[in-house]
Amino acid sequence: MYALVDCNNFYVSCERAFQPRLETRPVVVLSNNDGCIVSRSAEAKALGIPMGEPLFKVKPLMEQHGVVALSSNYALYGDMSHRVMSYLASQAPEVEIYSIDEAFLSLHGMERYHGPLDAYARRIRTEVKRRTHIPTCIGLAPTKTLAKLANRVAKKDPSLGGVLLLDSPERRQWALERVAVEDVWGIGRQYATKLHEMGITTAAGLARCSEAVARKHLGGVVGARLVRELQGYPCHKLNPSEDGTLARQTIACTRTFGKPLSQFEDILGAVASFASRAAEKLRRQESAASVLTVFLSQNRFDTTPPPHTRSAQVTLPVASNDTTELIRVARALLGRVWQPGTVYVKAGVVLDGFEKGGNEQLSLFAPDRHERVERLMQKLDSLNSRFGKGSVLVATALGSSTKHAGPWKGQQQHRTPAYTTKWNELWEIG
DNA sequence: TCTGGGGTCCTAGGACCC
DNA sequence: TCTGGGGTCCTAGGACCC
Repeated sequence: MYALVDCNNFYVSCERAFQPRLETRPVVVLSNNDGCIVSRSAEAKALGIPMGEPLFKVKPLMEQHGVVALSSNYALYGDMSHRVMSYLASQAPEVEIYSIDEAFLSLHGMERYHGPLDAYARRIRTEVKRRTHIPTCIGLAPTKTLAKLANRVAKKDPSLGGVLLLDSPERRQWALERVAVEDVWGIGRQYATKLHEMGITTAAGLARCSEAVARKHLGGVVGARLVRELQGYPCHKLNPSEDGTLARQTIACTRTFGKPLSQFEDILGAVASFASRAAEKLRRQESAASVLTVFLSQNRFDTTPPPHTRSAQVTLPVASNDTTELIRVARALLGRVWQPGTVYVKAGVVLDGFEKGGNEQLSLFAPDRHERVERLMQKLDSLNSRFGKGSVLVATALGSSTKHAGPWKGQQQHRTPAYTTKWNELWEIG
């Protein structure tokens, strides 16, 4: 049996954990640059504020109802996530951290130790709430897809008390009939449209599909597995996350600029900063990257069809996680995609082709340099973790401007303090 | 005026090899 | 000159997820 634990309105719940006065008010959290709505309290949902909506479109509605808008604060959310995940990891033999606010637990055979699994899930839910103030819902089922579905039903139906266990064909059928096909895990906009045209509108209808139909219309083997999972046959194994962290196969740092830019030096400031942050993430998971991509985008809302994003990629002879080297390579790639006189709104650095470990191979050729780089990077990471992200930056990452803030940096007008992670922003009690 | 930032997996097609 | 069946690796693009 799998359990899917999903935090309700996670970012809003994190903010509420430190600001009880938000508890009774409609609250939303905004994306980078305060651009879009990325998390909503139940009250905000009830007002009809859609997920992902640009702020400027719903601003009048929000002002009318006194909705509190907060800039996103990922240091806080990451730390709260870690607390939730650490507790969950202590409650099941295997945990897969699926996203910042969701985890799959493997509970196979756990009845022996904990009794009925729905009661156990209720205890977990209560304890997460007590420890972190984060509300959750839990779905339990024989497959991951059904656990997701059970979670969704639990979230929508308050009478279930936040937990739903699907342990019989009757309960499974009951749940399948209550979920619209577009709300099934793995059914997005394209597939939903196609299924509706075929007259399939519920999860139950999808579960009755033949394998051939699933293969033909839902992306081949992916669709076939999806339908099997709805029928109760597991096709997706749990991928345990070791020591509470998730090792990525790709690391990207991309950002829309605070304002459109065209000068090479300005954009280089952004790209160098992204490369630097990507390298930090890389070292945190003890990887080195052998493929680096830099891309530049023009405004996709300006013309139809949208202008192309130009990218350049290089495969390094030796995988690296050295900030200075990755910045050097990123700069060269930027030179290949940047065109004078073009206005850009967004850039990104993507790392790929990971190898375990770091820079060992470098040491074969230049042992001294390797050790120096390693020590420097460790120092950099520890300073940044002590004094807050971005305290120590490699010179290029500061950009050409003499001002501390590069011209690419965006707005965060509604940001709350990093209550749990920055020394100068610690929560004051009383 | 203002429109997020991450990720995953799969498939098809081309280049190249034996 | 024509004939064949495997393979691998890489890239681009599409669909999905939170």
